[in-house]
Amino acid sequence: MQAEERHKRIEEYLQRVEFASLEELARHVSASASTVRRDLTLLESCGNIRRTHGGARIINPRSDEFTFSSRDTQQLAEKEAIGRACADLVRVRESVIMDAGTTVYHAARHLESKALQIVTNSLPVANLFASVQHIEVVVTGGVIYPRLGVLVGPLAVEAFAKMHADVAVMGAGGISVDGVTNSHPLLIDIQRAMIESARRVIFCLDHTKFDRRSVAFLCELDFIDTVVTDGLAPAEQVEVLRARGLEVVVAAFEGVPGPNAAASGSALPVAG
Amino acid sequence: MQAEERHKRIEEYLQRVEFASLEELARHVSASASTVRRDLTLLESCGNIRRTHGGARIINPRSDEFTFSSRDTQQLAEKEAIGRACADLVRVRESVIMDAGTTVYHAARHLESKALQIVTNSLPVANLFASVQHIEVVVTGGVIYPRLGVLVGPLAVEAFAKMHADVAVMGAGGISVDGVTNSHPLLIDIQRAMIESARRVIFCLDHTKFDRRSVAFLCELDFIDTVVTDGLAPAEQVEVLRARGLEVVVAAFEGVPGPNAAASGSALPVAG
DNA sequence: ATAGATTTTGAAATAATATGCAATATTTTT
DNA sequence: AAAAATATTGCATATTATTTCAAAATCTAT
Repeated sequence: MQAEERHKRIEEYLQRVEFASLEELARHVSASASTVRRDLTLLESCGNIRRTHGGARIINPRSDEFTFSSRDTQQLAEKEAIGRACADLVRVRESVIMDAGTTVYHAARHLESKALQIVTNSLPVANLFASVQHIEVVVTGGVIYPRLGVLVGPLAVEAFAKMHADVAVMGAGGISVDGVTNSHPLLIDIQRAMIESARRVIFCLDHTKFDRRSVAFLCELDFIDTVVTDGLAPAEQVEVLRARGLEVVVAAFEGVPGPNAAASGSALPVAG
Repeated sequence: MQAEERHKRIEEYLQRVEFASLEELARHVSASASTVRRDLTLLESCGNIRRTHGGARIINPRSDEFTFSSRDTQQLAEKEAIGRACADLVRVRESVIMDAGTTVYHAARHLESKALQIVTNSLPVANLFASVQHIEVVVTGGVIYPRLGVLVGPLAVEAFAKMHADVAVMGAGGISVDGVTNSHPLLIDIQRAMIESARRVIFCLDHTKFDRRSVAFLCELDFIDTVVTDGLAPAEQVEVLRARGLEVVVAAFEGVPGPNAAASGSALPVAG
């Protein structure tokens, strides 16, 4: 067997079992313990695997949380900043519709301290608030979409159709002059229902989402009141959105103050 | 077993039970007390765990989980046994309504390996199955009832009213000749809807629930097909239920084989 | 193709680490 | 304060890593 093939099989195996002893791995790839050890030191340096006494483990296991959390490392600082800025746009005692997705989740984390009524189809968001006394959480029904922990299907759409909320905090796969798009067509119906039901619509979009189009079209820019993004968002794109009448909040984070931190909406009270 | 795996299992276990004795932990990871002690000092330095006399406890009661888990130490062995026995009564490919509550939660844990369709208003149960590929989970809508992580209110009732399922796995606060009762009046409407929607109704009730009446009346015994309980259930109470035509499964656990393990339904295929 | 160079592999010897046991010290309970 | 339960420490043993080296495999240049 080739070295590369061995490496692949070792990683796959660990992906499945999370922990494995040297002996186990050696048998699995039919190589000697020495070879596997060498493979492991190599794989460890790639970062996906960690050597342990007597074997190895996967570094980032299929967690009991949602795949969700593993994606969460992407643009973490940015998402945190966006989350904080977005939370500032929500006032106490408002009713808030919260979309699924990691960026929105970060916004949710910053809302914990406020007394609010939350409506969501995201299990991570629901779990987050489940034990917070001063927040009432309404969970829409639906079928769990495994990787994301979102509730989808007619139950969810109907639930939002029946609701009315002050704000909707949304996420998406991309934004451009043509509008907002998302990668999961299943979610589109639900997100539309969310937008319809909210008086004010806020989109949380990190800088990687700008001028990008995902597979499924969600809505025109007109439906959006506010976009919250981070300091790395391309300035000209931000200006395009502002020219279209959207409020754009650029959240500063860790030394990246945002090209127009002072000029931006950060000083404005809230959308109006 | 590798050290790392042991550490993870110790943390997981503590996550579930909140506190565990040294002996308990040693048995659980099949290592000596010394080793577990060393593991605990190490885990303590990571901050997630605190050593105590005679064992260890979780430092951060996983606030994103539910209060739920703290109650879980009560009759843990019994509930585990009941859960296992109850899971045996559910066949592959059936649709299963799952109630909230710790005992039902344990039953859910034993269902993970089967291909099923689950309908539930319990967030812990939903989370449990969220990442399991071969199980489709339908979550009813509703408002989160904080301490328990249950979805309550009209959304939940309506969702169940619209459903039909093969089995309902239920929990309750007490059972007596007069019927089943529960401690949370809010849940009664929902539980009735669950029972109505299921072809077969199974109640999971540990021995402390026998001949007890909680504040809210749920239903007569006639609505129940099967009761799953543990070996410490009072024999005469079990007989009363059997005389009323209910199937009673007495689950054996750790040295308590149940007064009538052989005579009980454990040999029967399933309710009919 | 073949000889030589390079890399990879497996196996030994040696070093490091983890484990379990027992003796001693500490804390908790009565 | 004494007794019971639990912790800590030190040590022998067992397990696992690392290093080293020779054989096998792969590659390269003629």
